[in-house]
Amino acid sequence: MRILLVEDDTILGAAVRDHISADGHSTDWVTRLDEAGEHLAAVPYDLVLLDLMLPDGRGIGFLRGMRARGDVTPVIILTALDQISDRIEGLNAGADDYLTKPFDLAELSARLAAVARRYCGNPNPLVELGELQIDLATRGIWRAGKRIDLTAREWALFEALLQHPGQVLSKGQLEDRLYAFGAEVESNTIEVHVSRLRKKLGARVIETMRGLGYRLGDGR
Amino acid sequence: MRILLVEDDTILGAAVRDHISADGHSTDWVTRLDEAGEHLAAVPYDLVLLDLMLPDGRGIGFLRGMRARGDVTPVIILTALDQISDRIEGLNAGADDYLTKPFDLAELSARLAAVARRYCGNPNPLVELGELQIDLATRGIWRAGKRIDLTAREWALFEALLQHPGQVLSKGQLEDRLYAFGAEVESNTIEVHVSRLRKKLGARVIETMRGLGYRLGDGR
DNA sequence: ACCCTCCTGTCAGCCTGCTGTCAGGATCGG
DNA sequence: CCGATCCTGACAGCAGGCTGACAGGAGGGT
Repeated sequence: MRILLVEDDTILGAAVRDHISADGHSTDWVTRLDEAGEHLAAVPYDLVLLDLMLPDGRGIGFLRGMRARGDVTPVIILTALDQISDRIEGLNAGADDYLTKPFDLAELSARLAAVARRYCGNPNPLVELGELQIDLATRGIWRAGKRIDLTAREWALFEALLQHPGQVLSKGQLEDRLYAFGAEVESNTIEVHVSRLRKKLGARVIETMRGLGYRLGDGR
Repeated sequence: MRILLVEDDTILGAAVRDHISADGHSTDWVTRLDEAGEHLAAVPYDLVLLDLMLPDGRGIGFLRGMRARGDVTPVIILTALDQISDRIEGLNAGADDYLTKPFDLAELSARLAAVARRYCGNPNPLVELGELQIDLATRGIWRAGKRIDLTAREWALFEALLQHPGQVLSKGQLEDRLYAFGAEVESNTIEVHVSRLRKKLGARVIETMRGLGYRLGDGR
C-alpha cells in the first residue's frame, strides 16, 4: 500500500516509516500539514497516518477539510492525548481508527491491514482463490495445504490485486503503489514480480490484459 | 439497522441495548455464543456487537468461525482486556472495529455509524444494455453472468459509442477518437473492430447506419 | 569485521497475441 | 440488377509481455 505519514517527530517518524516499509508498503513522510495537502492532491494514497499535534496546526481540522472535500482515503490518527473526548472527536471528524502514543509497531501493522481491508469492503482476512487460501492478517498463503512464502514486494503486489478483485490495475498504478517518491523504478520490475508470483502461486492467479494491466484471476 | 448484541453482563447489556435502540436501531440481545449462532443463522443482521469473554467460550473463535464460513456481517468486538495482543487478535480474526470496556456510549454510537457508513457505499454504477452489464469504472463487461474481456482498442471503440447513446458516429469521428495525430490508419479498421465487438457482445449491440456510421443499439 | 543468504532491480532475448491490412463474399439502396 | 457499402475470415508484423540470468546491496549470523 502507498501510505502518507504526517508526523513531525523525527525519531518516531523514522521508526514508523522503516517499520511500514519493512512490511512492503511504500511510505511518503512529511512533517507539516501544508506538505501533506500537496502530496494528497498529487498521489492516490491508500491510507494516511496523521499526527494530531503538528507545528503548523491541528490535524483534526486538516482531516475535516479532507472529508469536506469528499476525500474518503482511510485515515488513522495518532495522538498523545489519551482522552476519550479526543478519540470521539477524531472519529466524528472522519478518522477510521486511532492509535495512542506510545503504540506498539506490531499493533500499527495490524491496524493498517485491518483498516485497508475494511476500506475495500471485505474485512474478512480469510480469502479463497482457486486452490489458494490466503490469510491477509498474518500474510500466510497455503496451496493445497502447503504454505507458500512471499517476499515483501511480492506480497505488496499481490495484496494490491487482492484488494481490487476483478479490476484491471495498470503497471503505472501498481508502481505508484509499490514505490514512494524518490524510489521510483524504471524497468520492467512489475512484470518481473508478476512472473515470480505466478511461479509461486500458479499461472492463473494473475491475468494479463495486454496493453491495459493486470487483474486477479477468478480462481479457475 | 438490525443489530445482534452478544454480551453476558446484564447491566452493561441492557445499557447498550437501550442506547442503540435510542439511536433508532433494532437490537436482539443474547448472552451466549450458541444462542448467537442460532440467531445469526436465522436472521440477516447488519451488524454484530460481540463480547470476547463469554461463559460458554471465547468470542474470538466464534468470530473466526463466522469468517471461515464466509459470513461478512460487520462485527464490532467488545473487550475488557485492555491489551494490545487482544485488539490485534480481534482485528486479525476479521473484526471491523473494537471497543475497550469501559467505553463511552457516545463512542459506541460513533463507531456504529462509521461501520454503517462503510457498508452502504454502493459499488460502481452498472450500465445495462440488453443482456449486457457494463462497469465503466473498472472496464468490466458481463453477458448473462459471464465475464467478457475486451482488448484496448475494442474498449476504446465501445466506450466511444457508450458515451453517445442514440447518436450516430461516423467512421471518421471514431477514427479521430481511436488514433492520435500521426497514427492515422487507412483501411477498414473500424469495420473490423465493429465486427469483433459484435462477435463478443452480440450482433445487436452496434447498429449500422449505412453510409453514415454506427450507433449503439437500444438493447433489443 | 567478515561471510553468507536472500531480495530485488536490470537487462536481453524470446514469445504471445493484438491490430492493421486485404480480399472475397454478403447486404443494402435505388 | 448494379454499384456502393459493409462484413468477416485469414494473416503477418510488431509492440508489449515473459522469463532466465546476473549483480548490487541489505540484513543476519558468527
